[in-house]
Amino acid sequence: MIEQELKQHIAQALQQLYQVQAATEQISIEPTKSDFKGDFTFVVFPFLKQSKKGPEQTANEIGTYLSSHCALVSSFNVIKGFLNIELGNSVWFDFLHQHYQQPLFGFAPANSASRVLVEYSSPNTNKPLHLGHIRNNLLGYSVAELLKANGHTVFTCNLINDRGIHICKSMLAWIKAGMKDTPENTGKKGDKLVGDYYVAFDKQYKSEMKALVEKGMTEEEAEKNAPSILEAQVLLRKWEAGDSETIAIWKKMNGWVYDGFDVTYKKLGVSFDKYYYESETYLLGKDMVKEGLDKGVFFTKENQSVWIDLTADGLDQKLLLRADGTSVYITQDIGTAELKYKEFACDKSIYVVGNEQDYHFKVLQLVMQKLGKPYAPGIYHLSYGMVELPHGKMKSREGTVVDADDLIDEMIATATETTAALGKTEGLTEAALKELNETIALGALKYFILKVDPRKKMLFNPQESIDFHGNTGPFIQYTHARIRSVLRNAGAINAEELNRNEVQLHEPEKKLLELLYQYPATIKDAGQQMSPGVVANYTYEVAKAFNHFYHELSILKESNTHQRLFRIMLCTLTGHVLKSAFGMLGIQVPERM
RNA sequence: GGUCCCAUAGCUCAGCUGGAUAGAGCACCGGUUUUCUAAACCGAUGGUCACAGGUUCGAAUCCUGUUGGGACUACCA
Repeated sequence: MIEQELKQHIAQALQQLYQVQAATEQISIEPTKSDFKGDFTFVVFPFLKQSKKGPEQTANEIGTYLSSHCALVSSFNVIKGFLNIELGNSVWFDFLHQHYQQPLFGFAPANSASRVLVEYSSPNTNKPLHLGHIRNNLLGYSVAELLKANGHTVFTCNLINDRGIHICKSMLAWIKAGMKDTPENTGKKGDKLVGDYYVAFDKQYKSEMKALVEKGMTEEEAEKNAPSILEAQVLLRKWEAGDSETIAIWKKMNGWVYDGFDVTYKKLGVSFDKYYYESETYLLGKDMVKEGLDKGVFFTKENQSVWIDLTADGLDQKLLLRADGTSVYITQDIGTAELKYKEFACDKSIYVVGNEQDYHFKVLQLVMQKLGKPYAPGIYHLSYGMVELPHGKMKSREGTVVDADDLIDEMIATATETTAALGKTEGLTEAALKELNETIALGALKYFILKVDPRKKMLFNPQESIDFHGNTGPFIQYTHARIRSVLRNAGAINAEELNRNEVQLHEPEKKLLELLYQYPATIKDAGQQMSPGVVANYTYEVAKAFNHFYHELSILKESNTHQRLFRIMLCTLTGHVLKSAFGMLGIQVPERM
């Protein structure tokens, strides 16, 4: 690493010049800002007290020391307390030669000892996936890829919330409607069909409530006494009792939903190593609550409900089991956590779940800790912000939900129009064209969502369709296609023929090389932060730098064969980095577009 | 009431382990194509980094307070 070597020499300089002992960790150097001349910058201000000299003099002295002692350094300049170090060209030629066609450039070596499980998606089975789920799925997939690139051994899973009152509501509406409609005879996607019945239930429920309120009931009473909700509760009890007819309907309708989800997952390009079902984990959760009672870390209230007291940890008391012995949301999460650990033995377990559940995961971690589970410290909630619409949150009741399938289809339609208008795809088969348009559409959507810091809420305006220009997925895909086009025209090359003495490093070439050099550090940073946005924004910088280079300097028409060869190698590495980085975002890059 | 999160250009977002003149894209205005893909490139306009204090050589970044917005605080999931 270039930085490490520079740091060591700077440490030596501080020692020799000022008798200062500084560990290399205390010395920070950063890439020089583009307004200034140089490759790396060392800020001397923190060492002025020890050097007992002014900033410029100190920087000059260190710079002089470096030029005579460090072979990498060719020259330096000083502005105030900033020592800008310029490296010799051979450093960059070495870098390019070493990595320009290395397939795993930037990736950490695989480490089988570090096992990580990423849970994401985790839908309910009573309604179709929407924009919020899209953010979840894209984040989960990408974070898993980022961790893999950082060497971790990664598994993914999806916990389906397949039981509870919500699915009973859809079931009830379907039963009442005569149990006739199926995905087959209506041609509807299974999750959409079940979602429609959920809406039908809600409509009926609302009208019953309204009638009760008019008769003089309070809202709260009406909510609890409307006939529909009572019937749904009967159904839930039948389910819990194992009533065969109820279970059969439940299985049938959930099956429809899974088929529907699979279609959407496939379109999004996400998949899971393992599915967990709440219906299969909640019983284990109940057992564990009993275990906690035996250990004395939980307690029972007079009505037999089970609680944990977290007031000492700054939280409240939290219910773990209802008075009637049935489980609540966290009960199954307790069971699932145990099951996950048994099956995957991961030291880190990541939950990609919205920030509305920050409290829930604090509780979950504390519960596991108090149960003495060894995996408790490894529980990590990757808490992402909500996707908001211009008028606020998505609400299914107000019809402001952006449906995942609809959004994807609209994006594909827009991409198809744009591609046709540009007319650069002559000669492609219809199938290839379709694939290209899907690649572009998904690229635009995924990039739009992933470029934003996961922890922040983000805004999506359905009226303004997602752009294909500027800092967007298609811009980067286009840059890749451009590079591939150049490389196709270039034909085969032999890097060994490159004579460095014949090659000049122009500003756009050097800027691009410097950026490409940052790729491994970017992967590491993105992995540590678990933020695909870091990769997305980096990729944009690379694409921009390439386009600048492409515009300023000609590649194939360059008459100096060594300069030409060098530029082709530079294109090769750039193309590779764009493709590799986009791979971590789950975005494909086309050969032409 | 309590806990947590957020506030940067007209809009959407970077920058936050303290460093140089706070950056992009979109929108708006102007320019670039006999030349390797113009989904591109170059330029102009646009800022009290919510507000007020503090810490220090230096604060968008760290600390405190204020204001504004959001989430959570269910025997829902």
